[in-house]
Amino acid sequence: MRVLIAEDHRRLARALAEGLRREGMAVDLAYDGHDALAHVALTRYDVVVLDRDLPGVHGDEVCRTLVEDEHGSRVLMLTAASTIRDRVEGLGLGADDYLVKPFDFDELVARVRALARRASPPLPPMLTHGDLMLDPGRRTAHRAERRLTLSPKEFALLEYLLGADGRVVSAEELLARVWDEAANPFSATVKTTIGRLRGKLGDPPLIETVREAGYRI
Amino acid sequence: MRVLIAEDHRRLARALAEGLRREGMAVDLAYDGHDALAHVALTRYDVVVLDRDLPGVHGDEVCRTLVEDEHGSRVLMLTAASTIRDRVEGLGLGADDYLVKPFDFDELVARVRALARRASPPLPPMLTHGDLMLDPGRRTAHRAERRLTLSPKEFALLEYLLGADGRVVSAEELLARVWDEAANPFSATVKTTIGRLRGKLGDPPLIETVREAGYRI
DNA sequence: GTGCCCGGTCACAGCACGGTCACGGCGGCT
DNA sequence: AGCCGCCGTGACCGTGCTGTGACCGGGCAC
Repeated sequence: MRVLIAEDHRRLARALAEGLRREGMAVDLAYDGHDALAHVALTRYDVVVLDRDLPGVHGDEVCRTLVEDEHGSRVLMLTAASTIRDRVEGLGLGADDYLVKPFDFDELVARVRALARRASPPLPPMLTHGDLMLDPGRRTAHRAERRLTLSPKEFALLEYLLGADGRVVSAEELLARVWDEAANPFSATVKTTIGRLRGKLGDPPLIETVREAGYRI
Repeated sequence: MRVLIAEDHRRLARALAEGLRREGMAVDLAYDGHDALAHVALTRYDVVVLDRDLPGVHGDEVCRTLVEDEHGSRVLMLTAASTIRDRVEGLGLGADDYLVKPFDFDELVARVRALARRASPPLPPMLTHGDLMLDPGRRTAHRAERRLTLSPKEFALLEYLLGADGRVVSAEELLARVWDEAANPFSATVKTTIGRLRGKLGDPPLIETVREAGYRI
């Protein structure tokens, strides 16, 4: 179970991390809003424990990003204030639970566990190759931090190639699996799509062609 | 990637089909058990999304048929009930995954993709001889950690020689198996290709020639 | 020694394979 | 309706593989 703690009070953050780790969770730390966003862009967390008063980017903003980008993480908001209004606002932003400082550590653990249980079932793992990263669940692809906008066919093709993990994949196999049996085997469909994909992937080239045999990543 | 959706609620079925098609998959529909069986008898699907409560022939029955007849399809069961017992029963029938209604559409897509990926063909084994290593799946060849770039014919020839495993292979046999029947038996094709291959393999020599008989590795 | 035969080497030319491009249809979105 | 983006299609082009024949060299038999 992966947890991110976004909290600028380092002593508190480290104490929480330590405690959650002893509970068997994998914990990452972020000390400000930018850091938090950077973390969630790279890793999928089951639960994000999010201090609302976060320097850099405000906790509300981080929360909105998490919800809008459909990261699938559950958010547990921490706040110093305790008014009903805060509570309502927090939940309105899409947070899944709310905890007011000071809180009891055991309660935090219990709530994180509860959220994790509710967390969406594990999405298929990321596919990566070098500086290329592809998230089949969210249908996003990045090359060296740069976001790629791929069409559905391009994405499916790249996903299949990545899944083949270096094996050479013939044009027939691609036609059968990325397209379907009805596809015209004599047309230039595959090579055109490969060409377009290569263009979007940029340099250095990732997809190599093996003459007479097919393509390989 | 071919997917069959067997689901009697037509609106839901069509919505799913539409969504999966936008993900680049080829989708067929079946609205009852008989229909589902007729489809799988005609076409090989990578994944079958199967409602358990199917009119005509029950989903369990369809699932059993799929598994017993070894269609090679992965089955994703849909069900209205949510007890652990249902889950166990479904998986016990040979379903590969299980989803409880109501479900999140993205999750369905993610799971269908995950299942389809598990259906990729297995890798053929490596061929090695001394410090020479050849990977038919990746179409790569190495000599003592040094990567060789072989042309298709050279690769096929080396692959055949390696597969013969020390046996002496005549030029006629090579012509018949690496080339085809139409190849001209009086031309210098084989010896030229052998020569080029030897050049790329480097020292010490690996391919020896047996006078009047052929070549051996 | 000499001639013959088998296999290696080389340069060359044809061509098949893969890359690129422009076009057009289709479907979605505003 | 009109625009836009995705995607299949066919034409064209460059490149490097590959078949081919000529030539060479060495070993063996006589």
